[in-house]
Amino acid sequence: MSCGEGGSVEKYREAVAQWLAPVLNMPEAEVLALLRLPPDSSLGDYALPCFALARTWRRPPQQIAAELATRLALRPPFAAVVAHGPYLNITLDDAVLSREVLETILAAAEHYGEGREGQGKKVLIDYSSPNIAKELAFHHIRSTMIGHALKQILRARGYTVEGINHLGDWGTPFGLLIAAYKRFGWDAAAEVEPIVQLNALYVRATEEAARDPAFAEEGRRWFQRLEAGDAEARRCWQWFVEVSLAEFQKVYDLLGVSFEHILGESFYEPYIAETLEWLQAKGLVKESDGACIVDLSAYDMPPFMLKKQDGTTLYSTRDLAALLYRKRVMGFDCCLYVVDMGQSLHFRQLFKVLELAGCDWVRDCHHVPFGLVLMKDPDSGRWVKGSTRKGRVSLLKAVLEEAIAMAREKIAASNPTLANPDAVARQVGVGAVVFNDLKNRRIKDVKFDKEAILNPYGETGPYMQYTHARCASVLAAAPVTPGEGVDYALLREPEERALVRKLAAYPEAVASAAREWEPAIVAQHLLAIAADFNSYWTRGTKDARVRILREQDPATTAARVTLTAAVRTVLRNGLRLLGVPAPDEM
RNA sequence: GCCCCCUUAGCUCAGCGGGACAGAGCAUCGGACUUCUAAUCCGAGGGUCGCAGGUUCGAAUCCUGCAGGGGGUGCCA
Repeated sequence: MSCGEGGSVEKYREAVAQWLAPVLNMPEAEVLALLRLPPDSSLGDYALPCFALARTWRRPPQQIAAELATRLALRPPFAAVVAHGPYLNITLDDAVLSREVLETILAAAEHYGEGREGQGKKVLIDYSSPNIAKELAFHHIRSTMIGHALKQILRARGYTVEGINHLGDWGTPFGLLIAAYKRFGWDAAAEVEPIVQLNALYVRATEEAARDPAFAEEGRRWFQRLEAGDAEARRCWQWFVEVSLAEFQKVYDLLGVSFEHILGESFYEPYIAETLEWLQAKGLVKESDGACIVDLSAYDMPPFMLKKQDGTTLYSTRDLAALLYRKRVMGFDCCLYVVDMGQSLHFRQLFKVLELAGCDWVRDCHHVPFGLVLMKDPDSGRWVKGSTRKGRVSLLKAVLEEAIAMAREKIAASNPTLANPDAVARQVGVGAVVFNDLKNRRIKDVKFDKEAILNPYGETGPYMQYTHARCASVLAAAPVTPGEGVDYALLREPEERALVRKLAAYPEAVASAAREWEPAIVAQHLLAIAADFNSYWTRGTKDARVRILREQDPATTAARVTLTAAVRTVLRNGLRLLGVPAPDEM
């Protein structure tokens, strides 16, 4: 079942054009192109700006709008046509629209918002992709959740999507790590989690390499041995991978994120040789200062490195092999890389190399960049990129735990009788961190502000969840089943009219998010729905006539309960796409 | 030096297939809980949409230049 593509208000656009065309003496297509959305739904559902007409009609646009308003004979599904300055505003009949929208949502339920424009198309998304031997830092939330949300959003629009966690598990750093392990050993008796110890060893290895060239050389040799398949090196490395993956999995479980493929860079190691030969055969490989490169100077880009002087490969080489593997073995119609914008040059180079190699399919590969998480540098007071070495990072797990603790405290204070406070606290805490990351356009840098992340008030995850729980709570107390014997004409309050229209526009918001690879479009749309619903709900506490549940007015109650059910469905569906849990109580 | 991204209220942002008075949240101040969860809502103050040009009947939105900030820029990933 696939529902709501285009949206209900959209559906009537053509009817508007048909209606206006004869009066304007213009072809329908042209009228359609002129139609706009009024800034506020209280003004109308469609607007015809009359500026363009003013030129040909040689009259002020205000006059044209006024005249059109009198010349148009009202007919269903239109309820009003009025001139508003230079605009002609057209309003749909509330009963017709509300019925259409709410019945669609009720019938589609968890499928509302889905579409089929992606049917038959396979998308691969590379996301999360942390480096092993280090704990997940806060900034890993970005690729992980943006990628996860895009996966859900694209699936909702009919695409077949597979997520790939492209672990950074290969390269010189792991040679250094082995060297450090051999030199400094391991304290098996220590009461410290293996990942923490591994992380410490990693930091020590990097420091040592910077200080001592001999140690750096030792590390490079270990990586050479690793790449050559040396058993001892391999054994160490394998253990690093296991420790890291076990740790990552804990965080992924907390976030509700999973992958169809977890394949590290190491996985493509066996394909490196053939990839290089293939590029060689294309005549693209050049030797330069003892290294292997693809010269991209003709395209104003630095060379693409394939092999270092010491003969070992780089992440660029492995990315190349990985993409070829993805195309050849996994297959895709579109391959997305959800990676921070600091790597845009790398991807431009990567795609250019494949283009030069004659791979026309590379135009289906896209870097989906996002802004960096900036940390406040205590010395300069400036916002700069985080750095493990300088201790300028927060661990993702720690932030999540703090958020959960915040939620737990809030529950204890506000809702002490809640049945399963710990489970809900986990949902709310995680939701707070996730929504905070997805609510703004991904390209914006994120200034790490723990106060903002943990704040449960305002435009936040808890706000969205709270609104959802409010809907659930009203529905639990409702004496009627949503959608049964409803007189849709009773939904006349301004908030009701606005909500119906925003609910109607939800599928289009999901479709836009899928087109632009931008989860924030969904988040912002949900935020607007929640704001309207909360205003509506609160007005009901002051004015009994606006209450959703009215014992003395079953007909109005039935209509409002139906609207509430639809709001809840859309909030729940949207939050699910974003990876934000939606508890019924909190 | 060169390349990419960002610049809208004190702070964080939305709005950007041009169009109706530039909207939220946080913070500040003032209000609303015997009634469907106040993690809510209502109100107030606060903005020459970085600057300068250009296109247009009309520009926060499109184009050019400049400035500030962030990032990248051949052997890290």
